[in-house]
Amino acid sequence: MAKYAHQAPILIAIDCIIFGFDGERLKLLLIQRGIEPEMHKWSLMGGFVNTKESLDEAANNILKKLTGLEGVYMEQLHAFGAVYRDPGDRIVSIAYFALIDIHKYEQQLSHEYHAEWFELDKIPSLIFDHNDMVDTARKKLRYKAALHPILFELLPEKFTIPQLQSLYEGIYDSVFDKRNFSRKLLSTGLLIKQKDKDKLNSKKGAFYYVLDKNKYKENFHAFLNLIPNPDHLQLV
Amino acid sequence: MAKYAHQAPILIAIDCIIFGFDGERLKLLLIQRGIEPEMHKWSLMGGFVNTKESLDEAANNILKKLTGLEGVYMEQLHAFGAVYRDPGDRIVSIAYFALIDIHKYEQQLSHEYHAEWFELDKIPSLIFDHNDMVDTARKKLRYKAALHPILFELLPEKFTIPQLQSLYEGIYDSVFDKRNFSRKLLSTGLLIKQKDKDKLNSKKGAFYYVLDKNKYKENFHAFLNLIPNPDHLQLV
DNA sequence: TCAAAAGTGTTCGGACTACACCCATGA
DNA sequence: TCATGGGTGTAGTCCGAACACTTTTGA
Repeated sequence: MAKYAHQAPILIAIDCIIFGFDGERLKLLLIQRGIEPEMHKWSLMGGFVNTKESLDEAANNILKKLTGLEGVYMEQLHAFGAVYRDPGDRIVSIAYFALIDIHKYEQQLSHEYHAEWFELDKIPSLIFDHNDMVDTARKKLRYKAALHPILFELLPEKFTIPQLQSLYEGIYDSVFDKRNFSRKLLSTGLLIKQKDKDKLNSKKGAFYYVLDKNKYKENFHAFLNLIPNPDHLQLV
Repeated sequence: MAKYAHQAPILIAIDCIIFGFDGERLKLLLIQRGIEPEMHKWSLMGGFVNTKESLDEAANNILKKLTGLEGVYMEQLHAFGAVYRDPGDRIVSIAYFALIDIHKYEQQLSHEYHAEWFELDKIPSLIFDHNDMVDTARKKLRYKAALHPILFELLPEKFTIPQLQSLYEGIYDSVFDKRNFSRKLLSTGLLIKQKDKDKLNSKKGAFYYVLDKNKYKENFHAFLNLIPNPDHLQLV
């Protein structure tokens, strides 16, 4: 701390907006704070950045502590730095959002942190500016998912097209034509049809698909037009 | 610093990637560092975040110190937090990028900071991870400008369509058909034709246009298709 | 009069949307 | 057999891309 010693230190925290999809609805993982201030109030999972870890490492460590998961999709969202966002100290928080397969998440950890999954329209009032963070993350997810095949990160290995469609419909709070939807998705060439069917949601059963991971990596940044009339949706 | 006193402090800096357009080429404003470490080396304009200002305020103040400009387009880019990005102390830097009308920028300030405008393909080696920051900002600009009419922020009040086209062509390092380009831009309804012409670049002269600011604000988030074949360009 | 840049229209193909019926199955 | 959700094809429209000639005027 030699050279810039006259600078007042500001603490740096990470907060994680963790999305999961249970096959029907998009959900958010929240915890009940175990420490003061704001003990017992709902909050995003977060923590401080250790001097010896980068921001990305810190975010991954925090996610792992809560979910047990590594190597999941995670992206830096925004740095939140209003002066009084934390009424106690001056803390800048770098928010990350993660998309996880809800089934891989380790249940037992949730008890330790008093974690629960919330549907997006039933999110309680959160501490500090965490509701703002969640809103920002939702907008970013809507925006990005309209252009890039990012939502596969939320799905299990095998999934059906009707599942995929209900995920998109939930995120955009709209209803899409299923013929157009499946044609569009299949035309990306990212999906590989399986021989077996999911029979939980219908008598006829829906074919499973898996992601073609090579094409997925190649095409991830291509602009797709996954959503009809994106202009008309409130994306930002 | 009462409640989280056990946390090691990390300093927070801001760095600004400042883009300007001189009518022909997109440029970047860099300064020559006046302080150690890395004295005299080229660098982005930056500074520390004061305890009493938000990140956005800090970024605006830094921009103003160098350019004299207020109220310009500025957006948070990314928080850079590798452990050894600054070989001295542990400093996390929040990068912002700004788009300014190069003509409004106050020349005299540049002397104070030894600032200079650099063409994008002639950027020198910068301190720390500043070259990474510039690359990230360029990609973000390409990405965003393909979908939103953001580049008007770089133009003076009155501009011509050929100027606009050369700006786009510079950013995407491509050549666009001028018939399609002007039709597309005019179809946004954002441009208001003036009666006078710019005669600096041609004998015939090109009509000036101004931005319809109301429509611009309304339509800013609409998805436009400003660039032909965005898939084929390296946008991310 | 010539060189240099501005301005403008049409045709074609591909992509998106709207729309309705049959299929498979478990109850 | 019937109710439920899965799966598929087509026609029309719109949008974007390709493409070439005329206009203006200063030198």
